[in-house]
Amino acid sequence: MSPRNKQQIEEIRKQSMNRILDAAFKLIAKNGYESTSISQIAKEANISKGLVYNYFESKEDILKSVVTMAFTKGDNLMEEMMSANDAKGTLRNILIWFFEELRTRFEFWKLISELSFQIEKFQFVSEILKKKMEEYILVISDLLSQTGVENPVNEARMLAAIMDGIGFHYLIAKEDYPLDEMENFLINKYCTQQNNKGYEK
Amino acid sequence: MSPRNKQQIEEIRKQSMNRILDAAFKLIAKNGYESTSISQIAKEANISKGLVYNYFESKEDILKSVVTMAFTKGDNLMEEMMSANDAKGTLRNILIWFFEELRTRFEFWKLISELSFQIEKFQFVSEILKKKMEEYILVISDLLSQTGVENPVNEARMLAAIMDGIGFHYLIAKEDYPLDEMENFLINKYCTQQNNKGYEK
Amino acid sequence: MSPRNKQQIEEIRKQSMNRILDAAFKLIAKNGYESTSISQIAKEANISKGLVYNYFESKEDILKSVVTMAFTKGDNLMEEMMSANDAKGTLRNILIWFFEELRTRFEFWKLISELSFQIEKFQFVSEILKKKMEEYILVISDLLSQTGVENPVNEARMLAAIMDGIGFHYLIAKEDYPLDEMENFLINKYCTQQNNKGYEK
Amino acid sequence: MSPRNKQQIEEIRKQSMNRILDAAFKLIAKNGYESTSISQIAKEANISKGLVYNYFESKEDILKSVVTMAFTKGDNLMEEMMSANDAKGTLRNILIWFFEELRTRFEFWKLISELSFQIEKFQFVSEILKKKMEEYILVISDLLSQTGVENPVNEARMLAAIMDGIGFHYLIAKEDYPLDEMENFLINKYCTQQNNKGYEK
DNA sequence: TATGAATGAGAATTCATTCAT
DNA sequence: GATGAATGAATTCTCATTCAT
Repeated sequence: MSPRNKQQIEEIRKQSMNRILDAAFKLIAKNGYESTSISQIAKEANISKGLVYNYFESKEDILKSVVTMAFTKGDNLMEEMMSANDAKGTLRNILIWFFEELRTRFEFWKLISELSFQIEKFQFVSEILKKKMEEYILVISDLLSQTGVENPVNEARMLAAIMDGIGFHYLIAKEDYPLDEMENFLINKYCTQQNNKGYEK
Repeated sequence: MSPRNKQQIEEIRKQSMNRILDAAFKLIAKNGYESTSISQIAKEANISKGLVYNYFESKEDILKSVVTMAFTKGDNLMEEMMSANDAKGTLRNILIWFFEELRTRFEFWKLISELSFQIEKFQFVSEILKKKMEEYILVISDLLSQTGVENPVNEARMLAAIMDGIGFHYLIAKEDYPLDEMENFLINKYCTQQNNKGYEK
Repeated sequence: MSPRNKQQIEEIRKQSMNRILDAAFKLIAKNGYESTSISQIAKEANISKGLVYNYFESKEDILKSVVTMAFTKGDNLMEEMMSANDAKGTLRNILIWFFEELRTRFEFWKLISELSFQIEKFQFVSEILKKKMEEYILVISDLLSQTGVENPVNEARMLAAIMDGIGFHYLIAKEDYPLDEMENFLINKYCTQQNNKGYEK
Repeated sequence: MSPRNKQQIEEIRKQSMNRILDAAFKLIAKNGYESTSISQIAKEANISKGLVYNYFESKEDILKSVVTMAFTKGDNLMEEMMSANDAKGTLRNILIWFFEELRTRFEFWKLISELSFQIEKFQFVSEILKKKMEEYILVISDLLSQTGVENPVNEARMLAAIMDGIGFHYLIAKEDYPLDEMENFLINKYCTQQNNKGYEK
């Protein structure tokens, strides 16, 4: 009889929104932004086409929300990893974090990469990425200089490239790519002379 | 006036086809596959919409031809580079070639990468890329083992990742990326203790 | 707390209905019927979309009510004006009333005119208008015949046309239209040889 | 075998365009711009929806073309009428022209009026109309001053209002409106003391 | 070979209306 | 009485593809 209260509505909205975002993420990551239609998203989310526009202003708005949401999740994870108290340990954590990301959030990085390759269209992605990239390189070069590496900035740039390059190759070769082997190889290369084996907090 | 003979017709076909492919490449590389219409391609190629279907079965068929054509061009260049007679020299040439590619055929690599991120849709790109990647890694690991490197296969995978990673970062940061510096850095790292300065053939 | 009694409910209904009608009138007069959405009306009326359908059957039903309401308001004003006790005085009042309408209820006449130009869609408007027009012409021709005019019916039709024509031109030219001047011109033409200066009741 | 030549294509384009414009005019004049869909226009014109966009950029573009085309037709007619060599004769022709317009191009004037009532949306119509109105008033006031009328500008404004007002009333009452009678009435009123009965050139 | 008019399926988006609460 | 989430049909517009010439 009486209308739903604010909390109930908030709950419903949250659910529907997440359903839409999840569906959108799944489809866009798989088929690309242009090839994913609002109809498909609605069908995947089990709602009507019209409802999508109750929650998002436009198709691009959905994309932005998807990307923002996914970046936020990633940032939270990253922070945890950075808390080792020596350089090599931190580096190790970063590498472990990265490979873990590749394994568990592969679809997200695939999506991000795809969008970055259409700079003109999705500038907001490039901008976020560029900023993050600079941050990471700063952090890594700082760590590398602590381990006594010569030319730490370029080394950092190289290490960042290694990681993203591996991501790219993993995308192409998928199960044929020796991800574990490369992980160990890199950890050995960058974080030896130290006995931390497990994950450091 | 007189009916064109087979040779003339063949000549015309070749010309038209190239015009279409060039136009398609230019537009698709710039704006993406989905955002490029057959009309645009026809207009850019200075022919009629209908004629496009005289040479290609579908829009996707054009894309396949574009990609194939571009890979072939790349292969020819690559071969030239491989002809140095010592390992470090060849490696050096490969690196120089790669950075040159980034500078001069950036649009092509952008396109290829973009397409490979839509595996389901453009599987043929992934397949070509995977094959090429394996070839390159084989070649590089061979070169690296000649220079006495330990674990040459993983090192080769890493070097390949470095290159593609740099390509990705260059895409994101563009003029802010220190491409020349990274080139020198890598050449120093991988090809020192040798006096070849110029380009080796 | 205690259940509302019938009177209270009736009061609430009346208030809500008027809020809806006022909002609808404002928006439809400004932006046109097609360009005004139920959502907009609900928002302007500070009620929910659903509630609108508690009071009106459909969007067109709202329009009918808006038009009817507005005509009623106009009729009340008109009656006041007709109470001068000589023909020229009454004519004068009618003219003054008309120009006052143009100035103060311009939006309403704009709306009415717009709707009447879509006869097939909003036939009820045409029907109301036709009836009113006939009434007015009857009244005016009666007044004109009292002033000794020859062919009073056609003269009345002409005067009615003058008024509506001026309304139309005022719509087009707005601030560039010499509304005051035309008012004086017409009053002089139709109501001279009489000394009433002020508004007559 | 060989493609159509330019002339043939031009002919086809002209035909299709006219089919679209005729259909659009008919439907928009009857049901209003907003209530007429591209689908309806295409169906009425017996062509596909898509083809409409081969000839017009947008729905509004169609409207503009319809209006422009119809105005042009009207201007040609008007010019013919203006060629009498005395003021009263010209006035008479103008009136005859106007009533003829109402009878034969009623739908056009209905459309124009409807559009003018949505100034904000169809400003181009208002602008055209305003300009034409000023021209007409200038011409008429000139003619009236030749016939020795006092205050010719206001009289011209009044006559213009009479004409448009009659148009409005004719729209509302249609067959019940004594159009012929009003025509004679006006001609008598404005063009007497002269024996021209027929149409003057 | 070559043209471009024509088609029709499908895209993003809007909105009157319904309905569970 | 009141709410707003949800629906689905309809809208404008795009574009790969076909086909008569």
